[in-house]
Amino acid sequence: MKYDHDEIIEKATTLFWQRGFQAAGMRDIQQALDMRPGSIYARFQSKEGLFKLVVERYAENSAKRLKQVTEAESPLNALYRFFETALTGPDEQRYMRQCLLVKSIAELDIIGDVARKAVLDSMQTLKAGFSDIIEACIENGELPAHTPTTLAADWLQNQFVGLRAFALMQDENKATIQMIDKVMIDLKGQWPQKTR
Amino acid sequence: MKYDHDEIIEKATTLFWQRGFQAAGMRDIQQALDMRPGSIYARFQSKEGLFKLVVERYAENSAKRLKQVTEAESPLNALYRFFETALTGPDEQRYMRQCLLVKSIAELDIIGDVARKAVLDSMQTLKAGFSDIIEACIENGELPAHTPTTLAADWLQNQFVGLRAFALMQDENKATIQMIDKVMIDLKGQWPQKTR
DNA sequence: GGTTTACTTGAACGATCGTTCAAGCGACAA
DNA sequence: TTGTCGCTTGAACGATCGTTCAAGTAAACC
Repeated sequence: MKYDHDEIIEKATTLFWQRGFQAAGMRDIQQALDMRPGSIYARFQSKEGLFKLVVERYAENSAKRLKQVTEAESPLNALYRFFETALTGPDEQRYMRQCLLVKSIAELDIIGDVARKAVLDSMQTLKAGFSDIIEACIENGELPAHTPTTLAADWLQNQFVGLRAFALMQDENKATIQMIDKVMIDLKGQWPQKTR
Repeated sequence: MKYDHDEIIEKATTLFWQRGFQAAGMRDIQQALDMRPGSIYARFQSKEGLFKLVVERYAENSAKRLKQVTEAESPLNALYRFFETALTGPDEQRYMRQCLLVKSIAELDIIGDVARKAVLDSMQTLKAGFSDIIEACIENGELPAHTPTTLAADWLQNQFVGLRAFALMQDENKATIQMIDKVMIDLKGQWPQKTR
């Protein structure tokens, strides 16, 4: 084993994150990983197989970070900081503002059945993470008890998705910060009735 | 001129909307337009040139629809219906739930300089449209006068972007409708201070 | 020591990509 | 009638795509 497994996944993650599944060619991958095609295929079977592992690892890490938010002293403040760090990184890491999963959703038709399932499952995982955060905030008295948990979780994930596309287009962080502030206000605000 | 110009753009729009710029191959385009490569290149110079026209036409139409919202008797209600129709179309038109422009943002690095400019300019146009709607709502007394117009316009566009990605993943419209309801609530809600 | 197994190499494959080009078409101007 | 121009055709180009494969290496197991 010449190449470390974790390192490979990490480098592949960076590439897919920057370029997307389709645009990241096998020759880009070969260069980024410093591996020859045979090695890659012997380990991962296909480009899609590698991508699947990348997505799963990415989702794991994201879930871990969301879990840290729920376990913070103030989950609500931790949530704010989570948004902030995810959306306002330095310019050379601009690609990170876009969520790898969200980016992949735009390519769902192309990436193949196996990877598609991995992406959609990961989205579910993240949604569960957001749901846990809401509950933690309620338990901590930072959100009203009557907050509709699953609805708010959907909404929160939705805000996250929108903001990542928004932040990608912004040149300065001020506008993004204001959007995050608005999210925190609305999170404590009213919610629509379940039946209409 | 064997082929009608508007018809070509229309068919090309459908294809790019469904598949994206990258995934829509020239041979797909040739089939969708029932044209041979030479004809396409004689008219549009390149795949990117065709895409640019598609984006501009799409932005025009979108701007028109936003203008209709501002001119409605109740801009706020019209805004609601705009969201609703854009996000909850029938399943065979599911691809339309995703905004062509938003979809293209994910491909910004790939689509070339000319088309990139067209996409970004179009986003600005749409933002201006949302801004006009906010102002119309204020004038009509449907939103408080102190609503920060440009901030709210950014926010509204942002909600639209997030919702289009959200609606794309939903199997039934109920969840989407609830999200739109939440948008309408938050639109009338508090806004963050401009300076912090 | 011999065999197996997982990994690595790099040339090469067939398919597909966006694009070009010689040739021809019909409409309009001189 | 001749020339020009925009549009059309379809074969073909070179580049790039994801993938395969014969051959080789090194550690692990019997």
